[in-house]
Amino acid sequence: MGTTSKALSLLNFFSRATPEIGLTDMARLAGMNKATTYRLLTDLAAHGFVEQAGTGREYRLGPAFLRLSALREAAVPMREVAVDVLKSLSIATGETAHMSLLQGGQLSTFAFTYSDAHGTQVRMEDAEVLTLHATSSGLAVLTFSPADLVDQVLSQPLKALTPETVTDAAQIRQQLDQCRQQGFAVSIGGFERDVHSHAVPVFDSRSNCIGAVAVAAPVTRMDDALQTLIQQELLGSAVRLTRLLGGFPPAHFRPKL
Amino acid sequence: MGTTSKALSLLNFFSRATPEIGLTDMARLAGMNKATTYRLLTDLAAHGFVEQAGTGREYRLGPAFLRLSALREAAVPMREVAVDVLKSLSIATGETAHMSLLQGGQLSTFAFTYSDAHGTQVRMEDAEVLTLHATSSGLAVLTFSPADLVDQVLSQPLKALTPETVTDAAQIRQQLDQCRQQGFAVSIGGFERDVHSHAVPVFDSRSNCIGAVAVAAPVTRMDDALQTLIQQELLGSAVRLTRLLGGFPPAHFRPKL
DNA sequence: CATTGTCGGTTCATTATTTGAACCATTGGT
DNA sequence: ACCAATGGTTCAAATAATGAACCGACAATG
Repeated sequence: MGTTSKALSLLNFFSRATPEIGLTDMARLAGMNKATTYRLLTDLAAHGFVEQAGTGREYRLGPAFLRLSALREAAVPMREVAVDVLKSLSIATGETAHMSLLQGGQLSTFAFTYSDAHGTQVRMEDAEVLTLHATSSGLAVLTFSPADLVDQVLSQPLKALTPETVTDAAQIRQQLDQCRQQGFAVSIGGFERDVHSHAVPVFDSRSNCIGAVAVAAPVTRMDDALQTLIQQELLGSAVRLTRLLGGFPPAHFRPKL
Repeated sequence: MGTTSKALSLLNFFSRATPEIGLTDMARLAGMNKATTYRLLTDLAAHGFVEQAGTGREYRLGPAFLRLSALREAAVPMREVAVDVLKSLSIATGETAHMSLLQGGQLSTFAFTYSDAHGTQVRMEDAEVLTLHATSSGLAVLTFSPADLVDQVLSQPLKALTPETVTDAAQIRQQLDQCRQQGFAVSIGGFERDVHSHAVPVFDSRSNCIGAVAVAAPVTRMDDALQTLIQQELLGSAVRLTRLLGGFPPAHFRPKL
C-alpha cells in the first residue's frame, strides 16, 4: 500500500462512535508504526483534514471537509438530487427512505427523508455505517458487487447486531441470489430490532454499484400490501436515481416489475 | 514536500470555476510529473476523494467528502453554531453576514445568511475563495496571522479584481495596522464592485486566527449610522463565535468597543 | 485519409523518501 | 516518588516514489 493510501485510510477510523482518536490508538488501529502514524497525521493536519482538539489532545476530522464537500456538492449536486427522489419515495410509501453510498468497502448513509404519515417512523443518522451483511442496503450492494468484495466480507466472522441478524455466510449467499432475481434485498430486524427494510442498488456511469436506496418501516406496520407498494416504488426510485446521477444499470440488473 | 502532502494538495486545484481537471492539466498545475500525478490521483480515487466523470474523463472531487463532512459536523457542529450567530447578525444589521475559514493559505466562505430587510442584498456562494488582499475578511485574517504568511501573500503580485482593489503592498500593510487598532477590517469594492464589507477575525483554542466573520452591504446603502451598527454587532458576534467554537482571542486582539 | 498533436495511462532503472526500533519529555494515576 | 501511559523525535536501513520515454486512442487538421 502506498503512503498516500495509508494516510487516507487513517480517516476511516473516525466514526460517529469515535470522533476523536489519539496517536497511539490510531497507530494500533491502523497497524502502523507510531512514528509513521505521526507523520501521516501531521501531513493531514497541515491540510486541515484532521486537527487536534485542545492542547496535545487527540485528533479529529478537520475543517477541510466542509469546504471540499461544498465544492463537491456544487459540482455534482448528488445530495440535492437524492433528497428529491427520497422525499417522493417516503411520501409514496409513508415510511422512512434513505440512500447509502459505498466508499472504500464501507457503506454509509448520506441522505434520508421521513414521512409524516405515521406517528412512529424509523430514525436515521447521517454518515452512519451500515454493515454489508446485516442491512437490506448492504445485501443489495453486495449482490451487484465484484465477487472478491463479497468473498472478503463473508469470509470474516459476521457480527450479530440483533438476535435476528443472519450471520451464516451460506444463508446470506442465498439472500443475494434472491436479490439478484427480484431486484431488491430485504432485511427483517437484522440491523435494528423491529425494522423491516427493502433496498435496491444504485449504479454509476460504468454500471458499478455505488450504493443503495432503501425504505425502512417498523415490522409491526409491514403487511403484504405495504411490501408490494414499497417494492414497486423503490425499484422505480432507484432506477430514476441511477439515471439522474448519470449512471446505468448493468445488464444483469433485471428487476421483474 | 512529502508524498501525502502532494496528494492532498492536488485537491486544492478544484474550485467552483474548475470543478473538473484532466490528468495533464493537473500535472501542470501541480508542477509534477504526469506519472506521479496519475498515481496520486489513482490513490485518491481509491478512497473516493476524486472520481472520473465519464469514461476516460477528467477528474473531479469524489463522494467521500459527503460522508466525512457529515462526520466532522457531527463531531464539531461548527456550521450549525456559525449559522445561528450569523443569522442574528444579519437580522441585527439588515445585511448579508458570512463566515470564512482559512485552510492551507486559502480563505473560503463556509456559511452565510441573508437578511430580508431590503430588496437588494449581497449574494454569497458556498466554498467561494476569498482573496486575502482584496476582501475585508482576508485583511482581518492577515492582520492576526504570522508575519511569514503576510509576507508571502504581499510579496506576490497582487491581482486587481475591480478598479477599486488595493494592490499596493505598503498600502495594504497600512490597512492591517488600522485593523489591528480598530479590531475590524474594511474593504470598499475591492472584491466585488459596489460592495462595502467589514470583517472581524475568529480564533481557535490556541488563539490562532482561523477565519473571519463579515457583514457585506451595497455601498449605496452604507452610511455612518450603518457602519457604526455593523462594527458593533460584528465585534460582538465574532467574539461570541470564537467562544462558541472553543477559541480564545489572543492578547493582541483588543478591539475598542 | 494520412499527419500531427494531445490525451490518459504505463514502464522501469534511478533516486529520494519512508520506515521503525529505540528513545525523550510530559502527564496522570496510585 | 514511582510507574505506565501518552505524544513526539531520531537516524541508519529498507522501501517506495520518481520521471523520461513510451503506448495506444482519439480529434483536429491539412
